Amino acid sequence: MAGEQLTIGEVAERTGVATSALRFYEAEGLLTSTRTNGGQRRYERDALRRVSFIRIAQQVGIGLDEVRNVLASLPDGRTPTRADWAKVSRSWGPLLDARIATLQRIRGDLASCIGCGCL
Amino acid sequence: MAGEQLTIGEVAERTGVATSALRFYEAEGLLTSTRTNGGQRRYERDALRRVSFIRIAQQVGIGLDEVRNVLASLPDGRTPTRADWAKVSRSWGPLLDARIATLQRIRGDLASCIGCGCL
DNA sequence: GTAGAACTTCAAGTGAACTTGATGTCAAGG
DNA sequence: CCTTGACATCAAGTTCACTTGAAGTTCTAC
Repeated sequence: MAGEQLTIGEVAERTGVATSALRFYEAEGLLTSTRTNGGQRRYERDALRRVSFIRIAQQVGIGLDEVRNVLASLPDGRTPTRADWAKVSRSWGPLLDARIATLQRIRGDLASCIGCGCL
Repeated sequence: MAGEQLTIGEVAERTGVATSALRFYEAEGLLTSTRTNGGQRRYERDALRRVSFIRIAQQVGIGLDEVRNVLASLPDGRTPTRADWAKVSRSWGPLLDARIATLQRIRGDLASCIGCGCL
């Protein structure tokens, strides 16, 4: 029905994430795959979004534990829609706001931040 | 001349950083101290700023290696002035800008970020 | 001058997030 | 069919940033 499934190598190439990391994410419950008769992993297209989401979270300093929690709120049976993703990302709004504020304070004048104890 | 020196415990309390971490930073060349006759560490006041700087950098996702490089640009013989700190923090301007931009994009709409490949 | 908190070093341990290596199986092209 | 590159598992290794523990020393307050 939906298009082709992807091999682990294809997902790795498209996301820039090593296959070893993808297997690791699966072992950690952040990612799922189906298997061929021979036991090889096949990914649906939305796996690409999941992986991107994980990597972005990483960049922002969010641990895999927390990512797992948030990803758990994605729908179980069906491919997540754009609205599902929007909901997930909104749940990080306050956290992101706080991080942005810290960065902007630092950007503005790290010197006085350090001096005045504003952090 | 300048005020009192601080013990490692005092620095720990004021910065919220464990003494073990302070010793670790010293071993890593991020922090210096003088010693009492008995061999205990004594810190100048600017050590507090250094430690804050290190922790802020951590929060922003900058590794200790890079922090070491930047701190190395602080003056050798004398206590850093506010201008010295300003210079150091400015050197991270572009990096901070990039991180802020990423966060704001995510904040705005992570869903479309993931969808459109803008990251 | 002595009790006890705070300090010292050094080696080893921790947890997060992967990577690497060994060994073996699968699948797609010629 | 058969080769060969991509895949599989599993245990162990790596890096970063510390923390913990053991065993001993120093500083401060009484």
